[in-house]
Amino acid sequence: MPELPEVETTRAGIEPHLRGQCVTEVRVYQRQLRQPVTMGLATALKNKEICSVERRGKYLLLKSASGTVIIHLGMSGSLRLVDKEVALEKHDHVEFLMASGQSLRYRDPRRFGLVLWTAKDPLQHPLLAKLGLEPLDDEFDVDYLYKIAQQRRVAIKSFIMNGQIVVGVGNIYASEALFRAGIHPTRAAKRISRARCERLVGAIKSVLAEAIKQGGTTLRDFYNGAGEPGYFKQRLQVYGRGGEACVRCGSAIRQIVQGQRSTWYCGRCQR
DNA sequence: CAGTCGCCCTGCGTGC
DNA sequence: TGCACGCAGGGCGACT
Repeated sequence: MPELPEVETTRAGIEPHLRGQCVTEVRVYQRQLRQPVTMGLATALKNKEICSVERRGKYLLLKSASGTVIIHLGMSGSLRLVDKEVALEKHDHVEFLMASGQSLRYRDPRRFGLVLWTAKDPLQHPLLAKLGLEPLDDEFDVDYLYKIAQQRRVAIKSFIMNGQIVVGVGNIYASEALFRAGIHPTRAAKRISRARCERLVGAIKSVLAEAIKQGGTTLRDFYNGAGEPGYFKQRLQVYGRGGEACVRCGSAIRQIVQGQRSTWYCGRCQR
């Protein structure tokens, strides 16, 4: 489900309500996620204060003085802040009860997500240590991307979805960024000129920044921490639009499969 | 090392 | 109404 804009929207939505708040109790209803939820999470966090809610790639970090909760939303995960008296929903797997009387609930029907505890630097955790650059940081630029692309023959779409190169670009925004940059999704990364790489970097940054501004993309079940949808779906130019007319040239948007994921593109505008 | 593939899991829309 | 099937916003580990 969530790519960088949706995770960032979630972060920004819950952070003001969690920062400085004490966690009175952690309840785990389903331990079997991508990795088992350890009981250490509940004991370590009890009566600790959340100092900040940060994001690295698609990972959310709830930081306390004694350690960090690492959360990944996988394909279908979401976080919601509700009054603790509100009834649990199906697939609410973990809840964090706050001294404020609110409850932060982690819901994930497909259970591809993750809720972990670490007492160490979360950025050194094996799942995070090898992550690539943040796409909205200044270090993510044409020099960086072009240099790596030069030695990769993989399709550019798979390339920009590789979290070890750049984080947060998932299936929606990969298609959208390539359309904006006018690059064909199956083109080998090493066969893209430096100038077009520069356009691609700009396209990734702009599409993600705009999506964040719109509160993310709600296809079916993404909601921010307060239960509101995102509005970027209206701005999608190719994703999910197979057979429709390209907004630029009018030819039919095509759908193909790459690495078991659907890709949409305009065969005329993208080369 | 780079690249491809299968798989983890539930829910929903489609077509019979 | 029910069932089978394909597909879904992600990412890991096993394999070539």
